[in-house]
Amino acid sequence: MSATIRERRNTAQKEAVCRELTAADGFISAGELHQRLRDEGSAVGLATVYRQLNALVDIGRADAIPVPGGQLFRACEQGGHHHLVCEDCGTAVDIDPPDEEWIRATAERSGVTVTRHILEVFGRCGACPAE
Amino acid sequence: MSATIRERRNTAQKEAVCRELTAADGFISAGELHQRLRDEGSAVGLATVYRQLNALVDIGRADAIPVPGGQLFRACEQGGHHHLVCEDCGTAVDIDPPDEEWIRATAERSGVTVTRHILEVFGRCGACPAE
DNA sequence: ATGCGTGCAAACGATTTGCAGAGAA
DNA sequence: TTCTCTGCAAATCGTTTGCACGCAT
Repeated sequence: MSATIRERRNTAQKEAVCRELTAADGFISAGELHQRLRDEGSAVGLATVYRQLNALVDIGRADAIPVPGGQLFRACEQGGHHHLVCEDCGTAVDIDPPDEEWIRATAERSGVTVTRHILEVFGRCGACPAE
Repeated sequence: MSATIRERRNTAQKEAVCRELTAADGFISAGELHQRLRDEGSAVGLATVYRQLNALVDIGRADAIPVPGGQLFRACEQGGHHHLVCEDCGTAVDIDPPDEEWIRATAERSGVTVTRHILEVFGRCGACPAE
């Protein structure tokens, strides 16, 4: 079991998924990404989208957060992930990082070495009707 | 659409699920909870476990957090969800709430009313081999 | 007795995987 | 040409739901 590095060929689909993920300014579901790709003209299979997305997560170029009914993906950014997500329209806004120090310190206190953290704040933005 | 309060009869299963959820000192999956119930002698159906769990979430007595491959439940606590998850063994530890004030203030500044927030900190706990 | 709650199994929706063909190196 | 990547569709897996019966009220 050698730490063989998987071959990585360049394909249009690979690039398409990567580009669309980056274009999506925030988290996006695999299905949604697939749909956008279609609309855009790139006929990429859903399975490929998933495979590509997972590959990106594996190599650390993307992050996945689980949500009820599936998961959302996002192009990786360094450091933690901090977003303000409107539960209604799905708009995600970046927010400034909070007490990163605090997080690390707390984790270490529990004997855990922090590798990454995600802060998701859900709410309803002003543009959306109040239910 | 009246705020009709659903009937709530007392049943052994209902109590069992509730008790087991409370007994679980942390997050637990529906399947795991179901298994424990079985081991304990309570023959509760998996569907019922789900129904009960969802009901508890609905009335705010439990919280569900989505994880890859499903969701985890936990007896409700006030405030947001904060845990420290070991990426290796999956152990989740509660951590004290950070700057809740900061979060709310930041959100409001963007015109967003916060409904809930989740802070996920990933790392590797001391009990797990360093890769 | 009446109607909610339960159990079973089928239904569902998201994600994964097997296999044969297409394209990158 | 060789071998990885893709597409399609079937297979999985967690979760939900329809239906008939039992039990709490």
